[in-house]
Amino acid sequence: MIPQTDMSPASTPRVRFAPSPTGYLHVGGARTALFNWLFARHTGGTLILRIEDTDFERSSEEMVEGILEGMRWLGLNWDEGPFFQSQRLDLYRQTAETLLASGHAYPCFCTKAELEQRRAAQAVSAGCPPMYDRRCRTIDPPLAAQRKAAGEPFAVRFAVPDGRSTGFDDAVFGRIEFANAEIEDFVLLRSDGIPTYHLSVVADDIDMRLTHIIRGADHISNTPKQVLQYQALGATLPTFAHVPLILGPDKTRLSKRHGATSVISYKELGIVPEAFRNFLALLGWTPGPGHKDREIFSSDDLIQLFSLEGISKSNAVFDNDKLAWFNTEYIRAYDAEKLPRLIEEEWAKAGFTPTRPREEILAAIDLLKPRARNLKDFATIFRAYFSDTFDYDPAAVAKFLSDGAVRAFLVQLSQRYAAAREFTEAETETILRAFADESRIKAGPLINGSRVALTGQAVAPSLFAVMANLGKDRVVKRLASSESIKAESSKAD
RNA sequence: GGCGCCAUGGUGUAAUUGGUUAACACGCCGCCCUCUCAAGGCGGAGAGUUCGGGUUCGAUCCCCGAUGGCGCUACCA
Repeated sequence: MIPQTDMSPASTPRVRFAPSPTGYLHVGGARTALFNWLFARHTGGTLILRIEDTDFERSSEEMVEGILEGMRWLGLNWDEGPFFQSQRLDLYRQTAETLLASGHAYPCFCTKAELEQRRAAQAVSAGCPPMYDRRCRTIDPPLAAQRKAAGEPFAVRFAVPDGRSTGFDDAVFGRIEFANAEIEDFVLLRSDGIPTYHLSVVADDIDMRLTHIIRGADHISNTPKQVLQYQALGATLPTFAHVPLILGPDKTRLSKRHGATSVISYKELGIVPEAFRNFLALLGWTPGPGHKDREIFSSDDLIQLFSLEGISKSNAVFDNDKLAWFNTEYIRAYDAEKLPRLIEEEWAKAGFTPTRPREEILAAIDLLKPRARNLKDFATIFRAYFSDTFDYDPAAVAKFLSDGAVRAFLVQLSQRYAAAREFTEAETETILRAFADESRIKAGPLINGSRVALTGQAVAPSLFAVMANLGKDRVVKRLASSESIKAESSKAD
């Protein structure tokens, strides 16, 4: 079952991302996927997507779809697959047969209940590791055959060789070794004929001719079990590269407790995929010399610079603030081509279509993007720039429009603007300041009040730039209706 | 408990693979600009490299130990 007919040059790396669909694509998995993708693209190798769904209890189709969605959002395309382990059961059974036939594995008739009982007893008696006692390993083959024939259910266990130790050279951690005495005779095939992870990974990794296994460091302890199988099967060992884990702010393993851990939830938060990718790439990896002081890397940069050597050994803490920073950097760097496309999705989700001419919309986006923290801002706090139906932030109204006199002045001001010939940034400012002088009031309150009346927000770009963008008609109309703005009401116009 | 791995400011990482005033970014603090700030500009604090021993003329870097954190310890993956 080990295909030796590899037509492709041995030098072409083949890697895989092998999530198990027992949950959504979480950030740790996403980074593993990213590293595999970067490695494949950097080396011109092949990325395979394999769904490890041999745990029928916990796997589901929605989770598979969720994982694919996350991959697509991050722009991580794969070359082969997705393959489903649930559809490759024959391969695993045959591999188990091979191991059985060569004496590297044996049938185990112990029931799950018995094992649990013994484990509990062991735990009580001493602090020794609860390992399988190998009692079925010594059953005479004829007797075993007889029991099998009698229909007694059995699992297949790997016979871990005595003596020595088993190790491997990890591309990240270096040489790692385990004493064989510490490795238990693990189950390859459950009594229902379904393989365990230990068997299916190895059978597939060999069958798919993988050259590099890039995965989370939580698999380090499993690796010797896999190395043993490669040896028993006479297969050549791939290069293992274990990637340190991502921890939450409290330095415990990232989990739901830490809030958003699903990749898709970041999309929903208005994070742009490139920012997320950039952020993830720098979590546990650094580009080589000459790029130490750089933070922003395009996908092409990352692909070009990526190497296994740059992966660090220690766990990294997920820092939301830094992700937020990457996001603002990307948003403000996007050109008038890309950003609007992303924003349109947000508008669609928010359920409205901007009515203004395209050039004005682009100009507004340009004006706003230095202040945007995420894509959603364009559909929420920036809504007044794209729609005549928008909310007034109650706090902003309370702060700058609570004074009735100011409102009255704004209405008067609207008349000045109605008479304006030009509507440039400079001209709108001249008009306002002249009006303030004549009215013997300070420009500040007028400016702040206008801002709220025009945008519904206390925070915005320079007021006159906003006016120039909004245009005369809108400015006049919104200022004129200043009197009717109510803090608690939400709609204008 | 056993086994394995890791350890540089709050966070992510650097430091010609033993010689640096230990660097950069995020965050934080302050100041400036100003019509607002979640914008921009400028500056600052913050680690003597977890701790203790070695080796060395000299250790962030090499060795040993301790401590701490994380992972694994299933007929889960």
